Amino acid sequence: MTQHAPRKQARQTRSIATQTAIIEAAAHILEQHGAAALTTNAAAERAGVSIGSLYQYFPNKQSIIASLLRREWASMLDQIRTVSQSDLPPDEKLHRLIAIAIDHQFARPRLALELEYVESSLELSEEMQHLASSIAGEVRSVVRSFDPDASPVIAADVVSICRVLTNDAAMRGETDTQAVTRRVTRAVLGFLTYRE
Amino acid sequence: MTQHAPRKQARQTRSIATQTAIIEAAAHILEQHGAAALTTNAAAERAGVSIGSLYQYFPNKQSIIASLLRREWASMLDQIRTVSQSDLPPDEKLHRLIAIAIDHQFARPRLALELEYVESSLELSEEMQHLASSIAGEVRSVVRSFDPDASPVIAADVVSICRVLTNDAAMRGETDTQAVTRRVTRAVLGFLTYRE
DNA sequence: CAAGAATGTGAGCTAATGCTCACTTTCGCA
DNA sequence: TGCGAAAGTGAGCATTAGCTCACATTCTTG
Repeated sequence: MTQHAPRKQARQTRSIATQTAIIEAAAHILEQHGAAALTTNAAAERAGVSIGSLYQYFPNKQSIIASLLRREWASMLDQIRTVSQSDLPPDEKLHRLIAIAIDHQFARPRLALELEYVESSLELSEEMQHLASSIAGEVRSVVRSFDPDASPVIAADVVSICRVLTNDAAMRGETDTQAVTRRVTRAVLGFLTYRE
Repeated sequence: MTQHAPRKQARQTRSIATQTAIIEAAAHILEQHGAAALTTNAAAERAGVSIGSLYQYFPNKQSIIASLLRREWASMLDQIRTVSQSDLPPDEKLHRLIAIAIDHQFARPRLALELEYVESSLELSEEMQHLASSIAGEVRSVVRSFDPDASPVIAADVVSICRVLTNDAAMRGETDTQAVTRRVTRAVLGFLTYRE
């Protein structure tokens, strides 16, 4: 039977490998050549697979990117939850959150950068929106534990501040994670503790 | 004579009007329909001009965007210089800089947003790089007048913080400029004055 | 007014890219 | 071992968008 929709489930290990190869190929292209170079044909070729196969696992290009994003977000949410649900003191929680963000960005800086760029041209599925708001919720709870008066907007601002500073550092080619951590911490704590 | 390169100079008022119309058309499309909708054909049509004419004034699509950016940056540099070269007290200078950034963003929020997005897929001409570094330089000088120990990176961070918070607010549809100004000020001053 | 310069036109070329589909190969199982 | 299902193939279609060029129109100047 000819399939017009992507196959629902990979049943043989072979097909799972193909799927993984395509996702990793997409990541590799983003990392090495940027968002403009990420075409479906390129991803298939890099994965060592035909375009036909690619479209058996992904209904369209967006869904490949979404898979990548889901992978990243899921891992972040996981780490953030661990911190958020711990009984560490609030300021230590904040520090850990910052560390998570920075580690994440510096693990594969270019990939993180391009992924963020590409994200804006993507309409998120319900599942992805749920993931995003879960992350936002956990961050909000950590920020609130630090400053009970903080509004949701403040928490969002903290995330944004964290993100740009880290992005900029990565883009500049900074490798001294310590220095970046110091600046981000200063920005976040400065923002949250500023009075008058 | 058929021109293969864009005409150097517009000599008749008619041609100047055409040029302006094209730039404003591009701005309008970015504002109303986003970066994806900004095609050269669309810009020409919206300007009430043929694509042929468009290509007599702009060698390629990038150059249209560059013109728009130059217009924005030049006006910003102008305002920033006025503040930077005044003899206001340092903290007042900082406040004015923040106000300039916010006013700029909120004058045409969507345009500013899309322009920033589109900017990343643009390699800047020498002239544009010069403009950018002039702006950076002025900001650095204001930040230094406020805190002589601030490194160039710190000044860049200030700009970035200012930018994201304002962007996010615009994207969220916030219209209360006062509230945004308050948060941005808090973030910037918090960052610059944070101790320990 | 003539003539050339300046300005304007738009059909259509080219290249890129997302994606389809008719078909082949490989796998697992009775 | 043979057969149906799963997995894989790739030429090529459809669309889109940047851009060209041979030509038409309008302006300006001596």
